[in-house]
Amino acid sequence: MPELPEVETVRRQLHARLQQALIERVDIWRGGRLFVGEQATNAFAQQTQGKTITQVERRGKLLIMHLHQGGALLSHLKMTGRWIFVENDYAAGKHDQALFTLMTPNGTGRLVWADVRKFGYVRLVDDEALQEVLARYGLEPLEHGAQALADAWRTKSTRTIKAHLLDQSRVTGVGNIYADEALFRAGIRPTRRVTKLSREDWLRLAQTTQEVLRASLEQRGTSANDYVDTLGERGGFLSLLQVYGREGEACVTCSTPIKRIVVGQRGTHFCPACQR
DNA sequence: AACGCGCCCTGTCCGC
DNA sequence: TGCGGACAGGGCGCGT
Repeated sequence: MPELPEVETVRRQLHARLQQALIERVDIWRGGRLFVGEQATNAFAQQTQGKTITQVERRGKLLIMHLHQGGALLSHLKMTGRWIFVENDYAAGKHDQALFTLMTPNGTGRLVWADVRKFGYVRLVDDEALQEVLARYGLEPLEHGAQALADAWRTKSTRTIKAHLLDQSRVTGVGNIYADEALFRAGIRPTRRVTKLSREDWLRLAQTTQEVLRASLEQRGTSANDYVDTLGERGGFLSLLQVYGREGEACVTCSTPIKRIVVGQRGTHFCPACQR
């Protein structure tokens, strides 16, 4: 479940190694459901070969590899997508879908795209399509002050605050884990209606969201199940989670057992005593 | 129009 | 031990 801290960790690693990297060759190992979306896999390979990556950006949970020739490679990890740097003698694993052979200023590199659940994608888009995609994304939560974040979120709506936090169109990058963690730290129950939050609630929630995202980023993200970075390393934030995945365990503040319910189709964890 | 919900997918875990 | 079913969830697309 890569969210902002995990995707940003991957972005930093990709950016460090892919600047001025020529995509020399793309080998599609496995069809199945086409990871390139509407494009045919052979067309994707042919059109991608020969392009040069200038920089790797992130918007919310979306990775954007800008191309010197214009356009970009877009990649969304969704649940189990992975970019992994591998050695020359690497043998394809069961869920590997494509191998990118790169010529970088530091020599040849090999980058594998793998995805167990096949929700993720890699897509080649032109500049116009790129702008259309980016227009759908809300504020970057770590690139603005807490008040700006609170203002972007604050609205009149009948939905629950948990569902609201997962909506990427106002603020982007927060997913199931960090929504639960931010709400716990702010003392707000996930089922609370958006209309019932005060100005102080919004600001506190913006602050705790930034806190938890920054703290997780420092640990290179959370590996609850599948997530690993481009070197196969797990993130270190799992043990610092206070509610997510801790059903029945004692609340770190008041020792009340953490509850798990479903809100907006998502597993949701909270302390029934601390969060109102 | 905004919002809720089903669905895509496969590995893992649980109960019988 | 084997097996069926529930579960994990980001975001698209559809229905209300």
